[in-house]
Amino acid sequence: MLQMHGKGLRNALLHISRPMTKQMRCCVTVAYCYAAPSGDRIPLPMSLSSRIAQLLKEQPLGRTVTIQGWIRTRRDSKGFSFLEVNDGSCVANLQVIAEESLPRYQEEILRLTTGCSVRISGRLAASPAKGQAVELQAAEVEVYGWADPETYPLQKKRHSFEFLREIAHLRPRTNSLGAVARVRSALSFAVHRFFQEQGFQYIHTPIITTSDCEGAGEMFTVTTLDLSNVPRKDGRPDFSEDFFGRQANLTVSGQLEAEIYCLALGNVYTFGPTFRAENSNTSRHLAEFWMVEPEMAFCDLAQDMQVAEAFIKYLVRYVQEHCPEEIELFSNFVDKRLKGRLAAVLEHDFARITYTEAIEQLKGCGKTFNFPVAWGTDLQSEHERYLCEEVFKRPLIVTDYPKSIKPFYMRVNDDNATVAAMDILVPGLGEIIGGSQREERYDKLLGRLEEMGLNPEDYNWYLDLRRYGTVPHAGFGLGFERLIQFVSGMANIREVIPFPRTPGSAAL
RNA sequence: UCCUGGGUAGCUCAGUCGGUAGAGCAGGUGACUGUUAAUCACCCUGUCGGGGGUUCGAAUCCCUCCCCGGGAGCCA
Repeated sequence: MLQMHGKGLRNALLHISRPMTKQMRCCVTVAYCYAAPSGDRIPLPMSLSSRIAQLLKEQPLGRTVTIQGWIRTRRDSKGFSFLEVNDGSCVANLQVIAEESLPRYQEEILRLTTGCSVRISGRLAASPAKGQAVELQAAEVEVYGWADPETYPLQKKRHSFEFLREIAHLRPRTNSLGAVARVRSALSFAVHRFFQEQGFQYIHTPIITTSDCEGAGEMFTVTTLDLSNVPRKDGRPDFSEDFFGRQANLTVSGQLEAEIYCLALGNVYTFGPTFRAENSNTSRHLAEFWMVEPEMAFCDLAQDMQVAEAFIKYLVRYVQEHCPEEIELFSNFVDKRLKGRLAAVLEHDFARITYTEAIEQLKGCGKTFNFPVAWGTDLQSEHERYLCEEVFKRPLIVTDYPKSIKPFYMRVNDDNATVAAMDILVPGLGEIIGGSQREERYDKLLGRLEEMGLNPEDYNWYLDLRRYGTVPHAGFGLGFERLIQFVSGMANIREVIPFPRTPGSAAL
């Protein structure tokens, strides 16, 4: 299951184009090599052993294979032991039968515990017992590393996610966090595949930036100034002495920079980390998170919404097709209603409602909310949940918000009161996508900057895009971790990113 | 940051009216067994989040700080 592209593929090709060493030939012939029938996969030197995912899928009975991985559990029987090995390639373990006649059975195999790393060779056979179709009859067991059961934190029982969070360096060895990692990887690839199939260009927008995507929250400053002796001017830090000669920050969004390339290449997208220094302590906020931001030229809000809906459906379908075991695991242990919810996303069109209609509906529904409902104020979480989960019961797109509560770059509608904005809400999570048609009219944009008290000088380059060859364009931002939460059912966003960064917490 | 609920064995938790701490799992030993969250018996395990206070006596009551969950705000 080696799907390679980009740099990895290039390296592999470099490898192969050189004369094969004796060792490499040995690897390729010794290993049970699942060479792709399609011929587009290249055997790599490290395919010395089989991946368990592939063995369970192809079940090459009678063949001698080698696996490498970590012991999940050992059960002893009369004259032999059952070892369950997981190598991270899939949810399932491979059951190994280790007879007592094996060398070092007493001294080593009977000492194997959860977490030990091993290399095992043997013959793959049909399993006589229930619970698994195939098993490995070990001929050779080599222990790479022990895991003292007195101190190894992971046990062969379920742990709380809160506990696992404290051992970020070990938690990917669990079923659920390993599954999340594979789903995250699959979805990352699917994001690129969706856009590449549609002819979008992938743009690397800067992580260190000097522009502020207004309205996207507090920023982290990037500095090499001596913090114990900050140079000051008029009482404030003098960033002219800093590394970049001016204040620089970690990006909160790649959108503004993406617009530059959108207005040159047509359809583009960014996919990278973003940083927000907000003191947000919730199950769906991170200080460092990944965002997907397509930006499309010659595109209005209606088309923007069509792309966003197609995108979400594509990703849901992709994960259903490519990670069925992971989805099964999440359905059984994380969220019982997950599979039904994902199926429902594909079955129905997303619901659509304008902000003004939403306000009317909320006012007339007879329900009392903690926060008052009034045109001109932002929809509160409870309002969004009510509309999405109780009224429509499916993903909901809310459009045309009052311009007073939205950033300067959103296109003002003809009513001069609302902007061409849209938020996509999903049940259980809330906002997963926020997007808009951008203001492409120079005068209107300038007016909006001034109206909001921003200095047009700071946005000169952004205004240039409207001065010269402006075109209607639109885009949106998708919170990648929220997407993973949505397709996995994981309740807390800290579980869907390998190393979560939140206020007061940045382990590793 | 605000509201709210928590912090007790390696993990998940119970702990009555304030009287000096317990269960399941994990771990150890043994038995049994094509087992699969194996089973059975026995054994081991504690700074009761930190600090301070009230009291003859505090896991328990009070103050304070730290950390975690849920909800809210901000947003993706």
